[in-house]
This record gives sequence, C-alpha cells and structure tokens, in this order.
Amino acid sequence: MRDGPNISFVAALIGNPANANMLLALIPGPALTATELANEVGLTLSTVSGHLARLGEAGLVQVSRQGRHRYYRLADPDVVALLEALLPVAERAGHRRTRTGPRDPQMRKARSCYDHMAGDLAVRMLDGFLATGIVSPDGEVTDAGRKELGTRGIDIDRLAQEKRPLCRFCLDWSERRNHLAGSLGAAIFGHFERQGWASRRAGSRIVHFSADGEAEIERWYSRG
Amino acid sequence: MRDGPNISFVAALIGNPANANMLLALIPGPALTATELANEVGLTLSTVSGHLARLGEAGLVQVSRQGRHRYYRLADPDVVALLEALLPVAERAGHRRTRTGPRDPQMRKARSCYDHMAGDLAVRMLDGFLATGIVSPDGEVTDAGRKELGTRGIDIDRLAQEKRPLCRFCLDWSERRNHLAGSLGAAIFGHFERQGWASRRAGSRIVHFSADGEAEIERWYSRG
DNA sequence: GCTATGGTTTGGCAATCATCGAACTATGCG
DNA sequence: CGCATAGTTCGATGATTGCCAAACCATAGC
Repeated sequence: MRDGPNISFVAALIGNPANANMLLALIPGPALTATELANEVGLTLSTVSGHLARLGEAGLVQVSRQGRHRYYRLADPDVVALLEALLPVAERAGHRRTRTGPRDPQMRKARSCYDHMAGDLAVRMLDGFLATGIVSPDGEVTDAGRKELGTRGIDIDRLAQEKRPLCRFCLDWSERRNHLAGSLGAAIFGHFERQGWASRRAGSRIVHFSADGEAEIERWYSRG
Repeated sequence: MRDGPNISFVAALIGNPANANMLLALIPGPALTATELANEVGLTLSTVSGHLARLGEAGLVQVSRQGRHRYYRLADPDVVALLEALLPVAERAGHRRTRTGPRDPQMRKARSCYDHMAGDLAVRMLDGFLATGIVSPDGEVTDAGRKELGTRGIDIDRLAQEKRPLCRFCLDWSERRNHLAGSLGAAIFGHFERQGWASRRAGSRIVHFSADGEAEIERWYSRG
C-alpha cells in the first residue's frame, strides 16, 4: 500500500496481446476503425469492441464518431512514449513475436516500422549518423547533429518538446541491427515522404524511393 | 501479426498488482530481499518468489545472491524509464490506488516519493523552477536552467545521458499539484542528502531538513 | 419505410493464473 | 551435527477474463 497511480491497471490492459497489437498498430498516427483493428489482430468485432471500450475508459485511446464509423487513435503522446518505453525492455526479454525475416527484397531494402523506417536503408542511415557524429552511441543527438539536421529541415528543438523520446534505437527485423526510432525517426520518415523521396502504397509496408530521392538521402549521412 | 518485440508479455507481468508494487518499491535503487518485497506487497513468500523468478527471466529485475539472501534490483535504466512512462498514463486513467492523503504534518511537508521528493516543499520547488524559468511548463530544462543548476552541482548534460526521462512532473498525493520527478528529481534529492540538508530514517518516508538546509534550498528557486 | 453495414451488449464457456500451504533445498550459526 | 532462517517448488483451488455467437442498436442509402 502506497500512493501513486495504479500502473498495474494500465499495464494489464496492454498485457493482453490483442490490446498490445492494436495499440502498436495505432502508433503511426492515422485513426483506425474497429473493424480494421479487428482484422489487424485477427479477432471478432465483438471482442475488440469490448477491448476498445476499456482502452477508451482507461484513457489510452480516443474515439471520434463519423457517421456509422468510429475512429480510434492513441489518446496522447504519453501513450506513445509508454509504448516506445516498452519496446526495448521487451526486446531484451527475448520473447519476440514469432516470424522469420522478410524474403521480399523490396521489404528487406526499406519498409515502414510503426511510424519510422526499417530495412537495409534505415540501418545504413543510422550507421551513417553514428559515423558522422550526428547521433552519439548512447542515443543522444549531438550539437553538431542538431545543426546538421536543422539545415535539412528537421527542427530538433521542436521535436525535443514532445513527450515521447527523441531518439531511440529499434532492432531491425531483417538486418538484426539497430535503426532509428523515436520522434526523430518518425520526423525523418515524414520529411522524406513530404519531399516525395519516399512513398508507400496503402496496405503495404514497402517503402519506395524515387531515384533522386535515394541519392538525396544518402547525402544526409555520407559526409564527415 | 507483425514483427517487433512482444510488449504484451512484459506488460502482462507489470499488470499483476503485486509485481507492479514490487517494481515500484525497487525504483529508489537499494536492492531488497524476497521477504522484504513480500512484506511490501502483503503476500506470502512463496507467491512473490514465483513472481520474482518470472520477473528475472523476463529481464525486469536482477538478482544477486549473498549468503542465504537474494537481493533483487531493477535490471537496468530502461526498466526505470518504462515504469516512469507508465505513471503519467495511469495518472490520467484515474484509478489511483486507494488511500487518502497523509495527515502527519511532517509527511505533508516533505516525504520521499520513490527516488525523488514530494510534499509541500517539493511542490514549492517546482513552482519556483517554473517561475524562474529553470524548467519550462512543457517539461524541458531551459538553457538558463542548465547553467543555473550547473553552478549548484547538478550536471544536466550527464543526467540527460541516462535513458530514463530527465524531467517529469508527478502529481503530488497531498498537494494535488505537480512536483519534480525523473532523473533530475532524483539527482536533486540525492544532492540534498549528500549535502546533509535532507535526511530520512529507515522505514519512514518523512524527509527531515536541517535549519540551514531548508534556507539553502530556498535559494535554489527564489531568485530571478 | 426497408435493407445493409458498422458497432455494442449480453451470456456463457473455457482457459488461465494468482494465491496459498506444505513439502523441500540451501545457507548460516552454534 | 542440529536448529533456524531464507528461499524454491508443487499441487490444489478459486477467481478472473478472453473469447465467441447471437441479439441488439445506430447510421447510411435507397
């Protein structure tokens, strides 16, 4: 008995694999309907409906009604931060969700991973960031990196305001090495898409790069 | 079905109230024995022993054997960060663990809250930090604050290296207003204790201040 | 109005799991 | 060696809860 918020209540909700998968599916940002989430986790609509009601009551997701649809999204940045804090701990716990690496060469090269990029290209980018000192090995953005990324249109100071961690490493499924996650990873991916360098089709995690887009990106991390 | 670590496995462990309380009890740092933890959560030794085994297997806690005792501690800073990320979300979820505010005036004035300080004095300190711009309302340490705290022996750059959040707000049990948590909150509390300004007796959460200690602390946040 | 679709609620079954006491192992002390 | 303390393992039990199907409510389109 002691004071403080009841963290086990929240943790128990995420402890249900169905809930965990739904929450992870919501990290990228776009709100999803109950049926979409049911498909995502492979359960009946009635089951996920009950779960979503409890997640809403607990303040983990928010609902917005539009016609006969109900769109669910993560309630706020604290929830994103919580989910991202779970990842590295779960990573070390071992128990990965079963699945071997992707065979599709396009998937191996570049794909989305929640709201950031994964695959060979993403791993190379983090390598480059580490080599040029934009990011330090312990996961901090250096002053030089702050300046360098600023000239490219990534405002680190603004990103650091967000409550979720700025810079996180995320073990790459196919490469078995780290790529960049956190709000910085998300911002870079978003920037690439807005510039038209990267694009993805609905329903697929494959990320396509335009020819000059790929060349442009390489400049981000290939110079001293 | 998607790749990524199995977060629900870890979350389910914390979802057990007994486990959650044990983990929270370990945040302050000192390792505890299985019997101490059993007393903390009010369960039999056999029950917590089973739980601790699973927490250990999942990499949430570490054990060190010394004679016939087994000392349990949190495995690494990622776990601390995870627990601290849970707090604000659980806070908003409402469901607080039952207990009304403390009546003891000494408890209301200053007490420990995990590894940082709570109570009237702690709330006033955060108010002061916000008023003098040492900390911004959205939970960032300002450049001025970095310098100011540096002159007082708190190395923000070093603290920022830690994986757990530097600066977090934590709702005060008795005051119903925020006080300072995160690695900064912990560092400041540790500093006060090392300077001999604050002290606490074993088994009690009350924090005693020496007369000149209290005066000294006030200087931390009462000037422009 | 009728019908199709999206979503919630209810009832019940099955499986899980937290808990305990009791038996057991290991360490320390004399 | 004998005894006490710290901790683990095991089996049984009771409660929780995840899940589904079926019935029900709500919206959209005709």
